Amino acid sequence: MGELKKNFKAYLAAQGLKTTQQREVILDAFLASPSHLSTEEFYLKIRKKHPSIGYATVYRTLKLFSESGIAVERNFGDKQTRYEVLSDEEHHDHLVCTSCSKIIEFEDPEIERLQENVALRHGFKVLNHSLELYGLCADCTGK
Amino acid sequence: MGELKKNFKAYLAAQGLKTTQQREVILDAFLASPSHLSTEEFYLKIRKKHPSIGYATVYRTLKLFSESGIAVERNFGDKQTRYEVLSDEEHHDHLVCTSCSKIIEFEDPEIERLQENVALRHGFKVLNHSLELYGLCADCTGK
DNA sequence: ACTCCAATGAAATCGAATTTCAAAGTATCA
DNA sequence: TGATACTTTGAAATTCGATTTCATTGGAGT
Repeated sequence: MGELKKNFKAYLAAQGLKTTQQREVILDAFLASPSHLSTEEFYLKIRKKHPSIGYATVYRTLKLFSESGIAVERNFGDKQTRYEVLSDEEHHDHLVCTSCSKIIEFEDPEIERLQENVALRHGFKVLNHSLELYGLCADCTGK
Repeated sequence: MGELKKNFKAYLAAQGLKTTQQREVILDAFLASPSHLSTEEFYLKIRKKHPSIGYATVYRTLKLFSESGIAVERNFGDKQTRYEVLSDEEHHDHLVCTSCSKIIEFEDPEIERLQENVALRHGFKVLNHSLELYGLCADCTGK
């Protein structure tokens, strides 16, 4: 079983919560899905194979993923909350195309380091961060 | 008249829109207000001196500011949209305290430069960006 | 199997964002 | 300056995603 699945189950156990069929299904689907789906999009996807699972359950389960630390909530320009799998220790940021909505992930340790510096200068303890560059992707630049 | 006011009026003219008393009042109040007020907060503030101005007008005018380029919409953890004056060429990012909601602005040209590099590597043309560090401010670290 | 809670699904509710619509205001032009 | 043509405004209605409620169902330990 993958690390993330283990972590999530451990979280459930630790909180006195239960492993249910729905949570199993949703977790598997989540790990197999592209990142950054909105709750709605993700729900529609799940519904195809599991029509009996309700929106509320998907919604609550995604929240649980976030609370357990195996996922994070993200917010790009639109108002929908999107979820992203969070592998251990790996941070990444995003390039968001304002024309076609494509999302590209990138990592830059140097930027991370500078961020820490900034925080230090302000006596700030960073728990999380979010960096998005909005603009036109290579495909859309010409249009 | 300040640069921003000029820019906004020029924008109105260019779009065939009108300068109204409400827009004048709201613009002045906006330029004189602390950054990052939410629409609601800003509306309440304006209402004190101008009880006849409606929420919808404030809402629409803030949108106009954003469209005209003299302000930008921001979204920190909560769901409220916040507006920030955008002086020419000056970018800044944010430290957001998750405990007391304090917002500290900072600038870091080096981070900006690295962001441009990342974009270049991906053939991306950056139009805007958003960088927030969430965590505990100096005051809240001890609590 | 029994019991205690947690979990689920459908529907209701919430809150901010956004739109509608009739009335009023602004700018242009004769 | 007065008429004309739109744009703007305020209040209320609507939209839309997020979140909660509640009656019912389902895990898990005993």
